[in-house]
Amino acid sequence: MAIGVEVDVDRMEAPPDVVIRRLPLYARSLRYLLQEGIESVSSQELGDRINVTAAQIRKDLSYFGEFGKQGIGYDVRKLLQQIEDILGLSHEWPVALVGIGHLGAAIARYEGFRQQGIRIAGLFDSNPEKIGTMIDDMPILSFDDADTVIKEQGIRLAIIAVPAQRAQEVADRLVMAGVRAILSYAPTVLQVPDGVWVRYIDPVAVLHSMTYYLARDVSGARQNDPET
Amino acid sequence: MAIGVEVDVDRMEAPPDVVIRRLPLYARSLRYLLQEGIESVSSQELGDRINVTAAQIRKDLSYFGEFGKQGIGYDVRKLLQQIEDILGLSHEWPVALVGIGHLGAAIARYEGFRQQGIRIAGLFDSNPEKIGTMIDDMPILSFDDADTVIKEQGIRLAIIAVPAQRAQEVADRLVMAGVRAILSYAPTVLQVPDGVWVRYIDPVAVLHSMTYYLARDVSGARQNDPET
DNA sequence: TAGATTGTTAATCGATTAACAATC
DNA sequence: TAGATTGTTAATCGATTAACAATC
Repeated sequence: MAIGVEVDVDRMEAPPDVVIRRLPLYARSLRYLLQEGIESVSSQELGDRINVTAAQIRKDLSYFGEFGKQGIGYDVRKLLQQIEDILGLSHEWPVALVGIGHLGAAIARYEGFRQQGIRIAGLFDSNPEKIGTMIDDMPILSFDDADTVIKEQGIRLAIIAVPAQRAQEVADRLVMAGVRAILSYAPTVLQVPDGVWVRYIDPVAVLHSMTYYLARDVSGARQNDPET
Repeated sequence: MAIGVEVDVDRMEAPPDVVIRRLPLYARSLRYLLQEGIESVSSQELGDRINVTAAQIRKDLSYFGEFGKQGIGYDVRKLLQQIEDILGLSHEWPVALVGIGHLGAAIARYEGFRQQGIRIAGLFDSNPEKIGTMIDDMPILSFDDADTVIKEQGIRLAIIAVPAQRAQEVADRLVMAGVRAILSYAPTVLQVPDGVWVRYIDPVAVLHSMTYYLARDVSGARQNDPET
């Protein structure tokens, strides 16, 4: 160890994924606070709203910097801005949506995406009867054209709402085209190469995990965890 | 400590919630195996399919008993049956669905519920123009009647697909009527009394947690965790 | 029998919480 | 100033993994 030379790299530890998954919840709660005209909030107050401890919020934020003022708390507007920056929400993300059945159509029409930095940039299906028809003002395109559209628009995010048995094949083609993150509504675990993120929306599994407790009438701690 | 008296209660530890949330994934994978005609599986093979380690599967199952045979693995049919029993899926669960917009209607039509022990027992909305109309063969009822229907049918599970600003009020009334577990699609954290389970389906939050990595081009470990 | 795989224990790893000096 | 609340450290808690004796 070289004397007098402080090489304490102080390697900035990467935030755990569980922290990254909480940030959007913080951001959303801050948006609601702002709508209510509340401009300042303590970690305690924020935590009470989303059932998270104050310590956890402070610890989570500490991975990214110092955002509050002792004795005061956080400036809601500023903290929201900073979390959105961290999450990459300072610009819009174009998303490919594959599978325009009942669910896919509902997703396409959902207002909540556009407002939050997610822009549905293309609807794709393989059913010839659907191709060419419109959902609101967006045409349903052939999934065969997805590759081209994804490349042209530099799309890196996709939502899959196809039946389970088609999901893997769809994922493979999306990844080939350049997609690097997939939100899948299909009830099957996808196999993807390193460097591709996959997350799942799985209402049946969630319901089944609650029937476990209902069947036993168990009351417990993790009953209202915003992360689940 | 009384000598010679072994009061080692060996208190059966309650399985952690994270384990309960994995059981439905195991069950589903076993169903697929069965469809493929595979009758026997090792923890390793099962784990490979759903990106979970073999050790974790064995450890998880050990909370509930011994289901395998050394040197052989698990009987797919038997293990599935046992996990379904554990999850309370040996009978159907009637579910109240509140909020029949685009999303609610898609949920109502989803075939995957019925097949998996979830029976949509009532559709509720507050919009007079919708009340009385049909989704497939089910009438949309007034949310004012939810209390009666829930009590009459002994419904303890509900799905909320209403706008965020109405979700808390809907949850309050459902809980009053007897609901003890809620799956909420509304982008807001619900406050419920002890003894009530709440879980969330939150595609915007999930997408936002992935844009974090896309914005950085980070490749990492937790990229394809079936639990997320 | 030899090979495979379980169930379980102990070790490791990681996340949450508690506590408090710093400071607004 | 006194009171409040942050950011951070250390302690605690909990979950995952590795390893292996038991045994099919």
